[in-house]
Amino acid sequence: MKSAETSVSWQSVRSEVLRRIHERIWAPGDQIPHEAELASEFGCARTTVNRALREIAETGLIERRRRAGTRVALHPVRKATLNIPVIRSEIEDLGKTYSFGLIQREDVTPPLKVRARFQIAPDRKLLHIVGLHLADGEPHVLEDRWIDPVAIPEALRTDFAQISPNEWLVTNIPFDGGDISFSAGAAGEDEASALGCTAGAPTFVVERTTWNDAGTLTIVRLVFAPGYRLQTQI
Amino acid sequence: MKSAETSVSWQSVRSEVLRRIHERIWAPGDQIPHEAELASEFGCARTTVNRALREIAETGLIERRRRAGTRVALHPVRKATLNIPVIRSEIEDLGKTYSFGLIQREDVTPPLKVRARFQIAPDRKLLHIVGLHLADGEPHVLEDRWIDPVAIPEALRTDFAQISPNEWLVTNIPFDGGDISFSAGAAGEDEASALGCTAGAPTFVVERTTWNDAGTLTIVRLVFAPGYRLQTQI
DNA sequence: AAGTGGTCTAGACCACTCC
DNA sequence: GAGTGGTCTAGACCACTTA
Repeated sequence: MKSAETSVSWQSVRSEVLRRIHERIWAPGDQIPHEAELASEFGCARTTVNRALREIAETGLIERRRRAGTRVALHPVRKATLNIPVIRSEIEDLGKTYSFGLIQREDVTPPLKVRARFQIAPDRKLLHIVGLHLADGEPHVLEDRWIDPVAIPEALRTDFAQISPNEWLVTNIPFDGGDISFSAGAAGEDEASALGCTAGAPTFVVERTTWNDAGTLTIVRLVFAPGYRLQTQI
Repeated sequence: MKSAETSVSWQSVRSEVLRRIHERIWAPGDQIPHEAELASEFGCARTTVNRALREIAETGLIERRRRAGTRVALHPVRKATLNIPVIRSEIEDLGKTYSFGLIQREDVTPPLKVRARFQIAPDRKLLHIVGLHLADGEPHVLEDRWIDPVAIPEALRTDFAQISPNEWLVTNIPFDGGDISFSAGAAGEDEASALGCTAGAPTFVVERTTWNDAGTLTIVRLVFAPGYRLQTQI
């Protein structure tokens, strides 16, 4: 008989619960024992079980509801976490030399499509910036961005030939949230020319809208050179 | 003087910390007060502060290290969570009718490229399945999958005309991890024919490798019909 | 009405890492 | 060596949901 127990970690509880799910001891759709019961079984505090189950729930493998208990998900929605770094860091982390070339900067009335996403008056002007991020001198991604100068007046005084809008915004402008979408596009003529590919080549496109409590701050379209790949793990 | 305090939630601590970061009270690179100090300031337990800071750290906005304390990240790597549902659910959630058509099923020696990712002997055969997922009868995504029948013998007895490999695997085969990559491709002739688009049209491509402790279970290439968009929020 | 998860507290010990 | 985050405990109350 042991005289003392080492305490049980929440990770070990998580492992054991995952094992039981994987081995179908608890099958999809099943309700699993409640926290107090598991705590008693594992010989730990309920807090520890709670932490373990909360972590599993975040991956989508189990679903928890008060009073209804915890169930193994029928159709687990896997969750993958994407890291969205500053483009400079992304390139430098590959061991390549980063550079940025400003292609265009103008203060204009935006096209309807852009205006709609900012929800601004028809005559308002926005800052429109186009630039190319390069890795070892090779085109990596084309950044086409609109900034609301009312929301971000400092942008008007910033020299985007020295620092890309991407990096400047991430470093200097806090925001509350944003939408991101990923899609595939065909390089237009301008894009192909900037990216050094043929027109119509498949490009990976990221579109992002960023806001804070005052409204939309900026929208950006990032067109990656053919061959780009976004990777992550589950 | 108040006679009683309502207790402080970890969410409120998180909000206040985020506010201070957004308003540059704590600037990027700065070290913020340690947990005990914040707990004392906010009038809550250290556990509560810990929970709040842990959640923020998971978004990448602050970095924490024992002994070194907590710092506001210089180049916050934003983290976006992608939901990766079963294709059937994804389509049904759009209010469309789901169907699946099996195009090919064979038990063959895989090409070198595939074999390398399974790390199997040169003469081993794998199950190769190709099928099309449709939404309201329109091609949605082409699934091209390889399954190791040694790791998943049940696959040999499964009728993939009745249930797509995607759904069957998610529902029946537990796994420990996987890689996912997202890229843009140009539809090949077979793909174009299956997806009902022109050859060369830009397609969104998801490639996934899934394993458990015994090795690689399955790899899949999902080619989405032109126009597909993967969305999430930050 | 009652069962279950969500969270807070106060205290404790430990692990890691920087000085 | 010492400071800081990481975690565990035991107990408590609350919020939500379903029977």
